[in-house]
Amino acid sequence: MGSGKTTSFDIARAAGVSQATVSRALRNSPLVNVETRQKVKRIARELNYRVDRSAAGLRSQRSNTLALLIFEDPTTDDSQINPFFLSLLGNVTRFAARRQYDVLVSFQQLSNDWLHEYEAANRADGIILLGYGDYGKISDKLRRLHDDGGHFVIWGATTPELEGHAIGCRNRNGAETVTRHLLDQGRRRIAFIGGASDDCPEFKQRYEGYCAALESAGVWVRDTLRVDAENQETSGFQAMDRLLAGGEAFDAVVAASDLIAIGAMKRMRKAGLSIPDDVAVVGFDDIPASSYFTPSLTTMRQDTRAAAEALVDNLLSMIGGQAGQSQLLPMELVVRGSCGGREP
Amino acid sequence: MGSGKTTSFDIARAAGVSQATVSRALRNSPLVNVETRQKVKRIARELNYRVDRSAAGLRSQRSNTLALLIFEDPTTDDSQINPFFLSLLGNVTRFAARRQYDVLVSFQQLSNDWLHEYEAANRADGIILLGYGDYGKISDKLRRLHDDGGHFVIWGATTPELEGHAIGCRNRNGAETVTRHLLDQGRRRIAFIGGASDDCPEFKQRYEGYCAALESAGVWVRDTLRVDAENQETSGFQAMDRLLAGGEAFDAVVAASDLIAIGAMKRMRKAGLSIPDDVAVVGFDDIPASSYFTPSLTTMRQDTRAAAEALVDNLLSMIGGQAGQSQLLPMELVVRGSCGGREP
DNA sequence: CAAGAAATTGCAAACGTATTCAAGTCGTCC
DNA sequence: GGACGACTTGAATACGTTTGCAATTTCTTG
Repeated sequence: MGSGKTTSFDIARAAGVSQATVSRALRNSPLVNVETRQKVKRIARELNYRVDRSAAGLRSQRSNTLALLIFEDPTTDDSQINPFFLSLLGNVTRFAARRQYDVLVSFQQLSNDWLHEYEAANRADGIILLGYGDYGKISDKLRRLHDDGGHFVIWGATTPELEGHAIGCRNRNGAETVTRHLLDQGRRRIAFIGGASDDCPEFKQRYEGYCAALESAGVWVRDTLRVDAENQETSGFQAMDRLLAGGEAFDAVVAASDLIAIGAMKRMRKAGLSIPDDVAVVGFDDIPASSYFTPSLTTMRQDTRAAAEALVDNLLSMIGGQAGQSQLLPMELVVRGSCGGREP
Repeated sequence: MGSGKTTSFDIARAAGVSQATVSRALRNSPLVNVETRQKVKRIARELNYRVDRSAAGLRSQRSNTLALLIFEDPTTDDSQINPFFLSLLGNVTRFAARRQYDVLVSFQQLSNDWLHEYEAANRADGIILLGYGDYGKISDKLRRLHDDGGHFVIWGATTPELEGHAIGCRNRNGAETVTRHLLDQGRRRIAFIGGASDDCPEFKQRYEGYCAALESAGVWVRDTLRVDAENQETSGFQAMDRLLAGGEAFDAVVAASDLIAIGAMKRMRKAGLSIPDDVAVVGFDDIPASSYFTPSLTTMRQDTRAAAEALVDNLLSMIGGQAGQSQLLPMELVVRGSCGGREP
């Protein structure tokens, strides 16, 4: 065809209107007459015209793009991405697309200066942060981001300073539910694997829910039945190692995540323990592997569709100038083989 | 701070040079003196300045962004994304980042007009297409994309018309390897689950490799031991259903993908068959679930790191004006429990 | 029928950068 | 000492859109 790409001027010429009218018509502006609007659109379609996003972005100072930043633990083998985040990624992308937003994906280290990398560079209108806990280390960055008028939401526990920016699950509540489920099966010596420190607020909240359930059932919380672990399979394996070495008897395990649970189960299998007969096990997240593992893992599912929708909606309304609103989503108990129970 | 965002003019004023020099300095142009270059960079850092991507993109007509389009089978439950693609996604993102490119992710239906949506709109400099086979349906679009000078690479089998644009695995070769592995264990009545039609070139090639291995071992290829299936767990389940109903005896199964293999194994477990004692099973892809399933699945691994690197490199060199070069990557046999064998 | 409101259009000015072209400085070589 | 080349810089322009403002037409209403 001719020289150069088709621009809105070409459409304007073909339609016999001004370029300004073309721009307005394509954006469905009520300022332009319905008939001209349709005519312009038809011609644009015939000429296979697309609005140049760079030009539009430059003029309007918005990119119609969201940045999805996934924080990886640098210690993790980088070929393994947290499957829960991947599920979230898929749904975020879908919901954003439905709102006419593109999604830019990037894996980050906590140390990088993603703030300016993205929003200041006009690469994205807002940022979604995915990471397991530990926002403490970057809270100063987040505060700066907030003060600079940056738009962002995080997946995780709501802390006072993140009010309006956080979307998460009722971790405490979910942990209570699943622990009570174990108690209902008659288990009494229930161990907890996962950090109770501030490092990971989710894990801490889950531990609190676990404690609450035990206490309200009149069962002692024993420190000897608590082992720390990070959100990795190997970490769960090692944690179970230490738990077994401790010598304290237990008949159930609440793992702070499915990955940890799977690691712990592998260690128990090695020790000749039968699941769920000797020990019942439950986890959190309902990652795909949980249903494939044998025995299949009972877990508290986080609804990644609802989560993604809440993240995107909240971010877009902040971009739109409104105040953000933190949200806590319910968790759902998924009963499978590892707890030896039936749907309550 | 002051009014408006910092631009290259602000840096220029602070550094006592012209805006043009700032632009050049930040891009490491050899045209500008080393000292001025460093001075400009220092000041830019101090002022937290970032190049506006929209403006840069508009002027240079390149977005420094790659679009990663994942084609989903619309019939699939949309919460389940092919885990193999997700693994590819992670690695593509990493390699692109290393080359200073952003990655835009989008899930697409084959029907959409992603061609102009992305490259003509200057949203991306090139497109990576991820889909299991069946590029036949969109080959006309791809041809148009090619003729228009569009830059794209696809993951999948190389066909003559896609020469230079396709990156894939030696499927035929891999299938031969894994089938020979089963033969070496003494299995003789080996079934194949997966389409042999043109719909999915990968599956077809795997079937051909399977046949080749059988023939060179002097074993008959029986049509009664071949069942079609799509790349989903449920489809594998149903396929095994039909295979069992067929009544033809078999002592091993080559599944065209891990998802299919898992579905088939579930069906066999339901039928009381023992794996690998009664039937040995192998798959393709090495998705995460394969190592968690019991028995763990023997599979031909596709190296997603190498694949991602090849995709990105090839695409970038095409964007750079060079001709694309198709590439076939080797597959790796991962021996686990489901085949009853040991590492050869 | 006049006058003001409403609807529709066009003009022209940004948006912030990359890059062409010309110009300036300085050193070198015949 | 003049000319030529290498090296650095700056002025000016174009990239393709969105949008404030003014201009024009059409409609409404007293």
